[in-house]
Amino acid sequence: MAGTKARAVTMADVAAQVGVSKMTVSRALNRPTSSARGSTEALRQRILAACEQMGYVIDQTARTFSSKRSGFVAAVIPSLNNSNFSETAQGITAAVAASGLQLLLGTSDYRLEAEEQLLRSLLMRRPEGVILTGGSHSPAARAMLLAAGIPVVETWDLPAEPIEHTVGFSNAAATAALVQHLHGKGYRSIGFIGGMSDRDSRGADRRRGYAQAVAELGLPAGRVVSVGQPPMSMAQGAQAVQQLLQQWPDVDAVVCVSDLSAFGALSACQRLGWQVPGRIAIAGFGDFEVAKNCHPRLTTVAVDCAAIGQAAGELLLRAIDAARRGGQRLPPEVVNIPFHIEQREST
Amino acid sequence: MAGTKARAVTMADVAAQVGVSKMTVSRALNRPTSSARGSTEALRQRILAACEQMGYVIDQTARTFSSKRSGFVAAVIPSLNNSNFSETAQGITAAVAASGLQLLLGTSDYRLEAEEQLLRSLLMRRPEGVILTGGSHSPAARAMLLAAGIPVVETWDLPAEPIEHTVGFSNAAATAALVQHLHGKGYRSIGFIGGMSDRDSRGADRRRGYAQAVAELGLPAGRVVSVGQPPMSMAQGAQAVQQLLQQWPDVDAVVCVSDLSAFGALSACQRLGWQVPGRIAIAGFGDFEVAKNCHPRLTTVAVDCAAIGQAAGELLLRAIDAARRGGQRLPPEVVNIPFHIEQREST
DNA sequence: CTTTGAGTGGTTATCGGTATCCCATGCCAC
DNA sequence: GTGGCATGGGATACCGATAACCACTCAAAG
Repeated sequence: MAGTKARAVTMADVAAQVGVSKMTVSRALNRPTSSARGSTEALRQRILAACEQMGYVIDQTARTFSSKRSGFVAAVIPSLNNSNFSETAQGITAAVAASGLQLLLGTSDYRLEAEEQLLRSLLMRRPEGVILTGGSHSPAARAMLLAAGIPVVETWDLPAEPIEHTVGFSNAAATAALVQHLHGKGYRSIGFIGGMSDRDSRGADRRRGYAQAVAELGLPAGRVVSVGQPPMSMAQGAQAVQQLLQQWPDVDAVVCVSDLSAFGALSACQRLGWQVPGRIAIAGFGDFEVAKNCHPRLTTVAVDCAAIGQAAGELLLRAIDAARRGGQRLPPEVVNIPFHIEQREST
Repeated sequence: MAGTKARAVTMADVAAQVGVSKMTVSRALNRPTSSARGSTEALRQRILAACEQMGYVIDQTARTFSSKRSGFVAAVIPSLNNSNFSETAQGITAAVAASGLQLLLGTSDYRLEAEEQLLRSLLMRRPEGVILTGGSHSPAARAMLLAAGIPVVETWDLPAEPIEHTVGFSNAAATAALVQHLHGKGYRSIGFIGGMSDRDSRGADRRRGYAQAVAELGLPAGRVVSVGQPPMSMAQGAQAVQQLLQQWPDVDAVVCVSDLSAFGALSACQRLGWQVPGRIAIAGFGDFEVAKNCHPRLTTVAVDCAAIGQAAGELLLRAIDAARRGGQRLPPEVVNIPFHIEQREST
């Protein structure tokens, strides 16, 4: 039934139907709500009615081509599945939707090469701005972004050398704070469970923060287990905690690179009959839904993921606006998103 | 440092630099790998080198405008967060990437109006095909899709009146199978926990399948608790299971609309000291990561979400290809994705 | 009664690629 | 030697909107 293959109806057709010029149709469609002068508004309504009746939908491609405004922003996140990046994406969507912009989302699978390639195809579509996750990117990616001349926001991190704007927090500081919190609760041999490679720079930052805090507190060091490629799964967390306790039986608390691995570790302990937090205390990172609903509930570092997206979106909007209006760029901004330790039953 | 505001480099610039015409540059960029004739390949390399050196990135907008091929497909899913729709999205991405198509993803938040509006803006960008979640859509949305004349695939469901192609399974049949499985294990008073409204048609289908199976087996009926708007959260599952057992103390097993609510219910029981599966058995739907990692592990209906996306993507590709080559449409297809009951420790 | 000005709607010239048609060239076979 | 044919690359005409400029109208002010 669909498509008599006659998707021919163009703005010119509508114009002819109504008996006006294309320009008038274009204006009727774009002007928010004409200045309410009787005659004009009537014409406007006639045009809109004709569009409706003829089933006309404006061709965004042609519009973009002509106006040089693509009407979307691009965002790159490491993964959609089981991550809180998708909440950040929702936040971005909410923030930019108000300005009529759409979000074009891509995932890099935690790989810089994939990010670079993704950026290449995204930039071909001429987004009005770009939001990235994290502060480490391939040199080529940085170059492309600079050459594109559009606003860029990096999120979820506070890179030493940001490309332009930043919305995030220090993953190292947050993890260090968590270690200090555990120390304050009396734990004296604290381990760390994380991914193997440094592909995930946030994971690497968290490990760095852990190591630094442990050193500062004079606790035994090196109780680290690394398993698999990021993102670390629940199953890997389960595996890692067993390895950790086997290798260092004195460990009385563990910090996990994310709540997912923490939950996997928790379940493994329950399965093996190890009391949590009796035999071992477990803390995660991210305050995922599972962390506040499992039993016992997981102590974690809570970050408002949606707020990161919201702030990044708003910042990007201001930058786009500045570029379009004044033709000049916004001076680079750094927005620090607060985090806090959520003390729960698992520690 | 970024953007000297001089994003001027166009295909004509590259052509001038090399000393050929725009057309030649266009061909060099598009032809997969020129027919390996000596002279041509050398020229091709010179052109590519010039592009690289001048930092030229082709303008996909202009290309789309001119060639009438947008190079992307659109997909609408209810939600990014904590759902297995994102796995389906990954599957779609993987399937269409091979053909050089990109995926433009949008979320409807389980609301038909939102889906309609999203489709409106997606169609303005002239996707080459559309993948939807579920089989219920607003009349306006159906009309728009038909008018667009592009291939459409509905997923995660087997609608009675599909728009065109379908990749999915019967949520009702799957839930009924789960109820029968529980009955086979000896449970005799089986409850159901789901969302309140019928916004989520898959949730409604699952409830329908539950009711039908319970009726056929001659089990006590009506043991249903509905809480909140979809998607049902872990916290809502926790709340619902308490309500269920308070209202019908004879219930010895519960089927939850998703693994998330099932996990919430499981944790609530653990917190209250109710044995699972001693006092009550708990089953979920979807085989989420949490279901196979929690303790006890959750019995659930396992569906290969990524396979749905993969199959939908491949089907869409074939339809797009048929339309472009022969100019005719593929006869509507229905791809049935198998599911199975994953028996685990919670029942 | 003329002048001024705001606001409306038409005309024209693009935006940056690709489709299409065309000629020039080179190689082969007769 | 020449006709036939395959192939490479150039010239031109768009694709469907909007920007920019312009002509015109009508009303209020001088």
